Amino acid sequence: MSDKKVRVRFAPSPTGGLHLGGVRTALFNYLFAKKYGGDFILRIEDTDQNRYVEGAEAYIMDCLNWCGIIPDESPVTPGKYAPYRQSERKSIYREYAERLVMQGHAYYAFDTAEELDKNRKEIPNFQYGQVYRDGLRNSLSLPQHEVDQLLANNTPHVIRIKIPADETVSFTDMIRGRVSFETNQVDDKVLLKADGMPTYHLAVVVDDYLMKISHAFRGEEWLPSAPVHLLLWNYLGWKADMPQWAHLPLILKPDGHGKLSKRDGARLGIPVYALDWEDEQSGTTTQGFRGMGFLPEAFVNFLATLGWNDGSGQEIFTMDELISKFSIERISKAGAKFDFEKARWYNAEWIKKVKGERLKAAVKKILEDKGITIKNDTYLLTVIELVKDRCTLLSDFYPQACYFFESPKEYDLNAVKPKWTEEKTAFFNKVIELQKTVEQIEAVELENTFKALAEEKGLKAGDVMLPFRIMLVGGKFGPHVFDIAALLGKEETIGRINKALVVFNN
RNA sequence: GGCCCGUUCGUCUAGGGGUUAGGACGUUAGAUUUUCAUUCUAGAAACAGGGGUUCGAUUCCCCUACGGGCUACCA
Repeated sequence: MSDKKVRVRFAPSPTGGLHLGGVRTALFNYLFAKKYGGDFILRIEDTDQNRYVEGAEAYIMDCLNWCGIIPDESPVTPGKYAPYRQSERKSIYREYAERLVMQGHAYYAFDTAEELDKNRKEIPNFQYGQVYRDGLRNSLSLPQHEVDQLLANNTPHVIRIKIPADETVSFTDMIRGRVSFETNQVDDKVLLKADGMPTYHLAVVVDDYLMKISHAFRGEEWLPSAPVHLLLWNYLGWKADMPQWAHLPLILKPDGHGKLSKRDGARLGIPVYALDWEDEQSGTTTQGFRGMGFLPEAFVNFLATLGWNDGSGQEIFTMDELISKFSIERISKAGAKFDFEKARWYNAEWIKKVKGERLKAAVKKILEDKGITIKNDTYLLTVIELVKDRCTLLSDFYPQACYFFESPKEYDLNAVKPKWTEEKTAFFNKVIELQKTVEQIEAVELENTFKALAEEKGLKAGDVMLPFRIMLVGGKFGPHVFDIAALLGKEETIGRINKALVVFNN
């Protein structure tokens, strides 16, 4: 590491929902910045006006916010390198592109998209580069006066980098080590588009320089274009200020192979977005991790361990632990398949780990959305503590806790009916009678009287405990049945026994 | 096709010239829980192949295979 201040950027394109891979790139940037006391910058790369999606930028910020990945500088919290949207920086880039043309490292190209498509179709391995550029319409092949004329007439044109012949471009990637490319294999990428907007290649170099970025993390899919960026840093005379690169391993599809894409979510019925994403054009909503019932702590924890580990075998990390333990050397080189089952496990672990209070607001909303009225937060909290060990997703709190708020609508009759007898009816009537005399139900006391009574009636405790559970809960699940009765209270418990007795005896 | 990157249980991974190749998820069996879940115990499960280098390679080198990425006036 050099001694300059650590400044990293996450630079998404606002073209839709942010998926897993993007969030992980943001997370690694953030962890690295915070570990070294540096700045984490959010820069919006909206240079492609055709792909711009309304609402995507706000979504990205909500997403980072939910994850606890808070930028030090962003479009809405600008620092001294504003603006942070490339569309608003449009006027900056042309100057650098022109400078490269002046220096002979770039040139104007007038070819139309149709002409290029034709070439690509007809010439195998066609590349706009040293082999073919003399035969194309550009300021290298055309006579000077014609170029001047074309420019004077405002003929649509782009500026392309002139990749040199017979050179080897190499650099040391923080994750992969030495990586080399032959310039003969690299094509003359467009730097400035006909609409005056820069392409990613120009913008990323200019902005990383201007914003004093010290370390650049991005997905491995960018590796092939690294030589273009390296050359640009050189030609622009900024070589000494170039950030150190780190190309992150890709996140792969859970099944089969390939890079995880947004479509995989719908195809496999799993979330790939952090937050729900509403597509305005199709009117469809794609459910994200939050909507599905994930805690951000679990989501972040899961993402961090996809391609990174601390070497100790520890699986559960808080954000602070991640920050202090994160290190680039421990990022793996190979892509990692997205394993949704493991993500669920992380969530279950986090639900068990956090205090009920942390869960309260989310659980309350889930229950209320299902039509349950919550009058007492203390009661809710007790319920949460009682059932949270059996929830994997936050949404599991509904089936696991609803019976604490309303009596069962249905009973698992198969579990009681076949073995139901008049003796059992008598037993429960006696239970009611006895409970009417107590001030309030206390779990241990109830358990004692319940068992004593069963013995007295010649019944096995187990034979009446299950029916009792079905009466209160509706099914064969939930915490200790006497705890449930105690929490439900005397009136409610007696009421539910009576109600169930009618059904059981029918 | 060309270029670049990669390859340890099904999955995420630790390890690294001499190890019974370790952990986690999932899975199987058992214990606990008079329900379910939790928890606990145990089990099955991996170094892609071939050449080197070496006394000795899973580990280092080369080749092959396989996988992935890129190959737009998209990022």
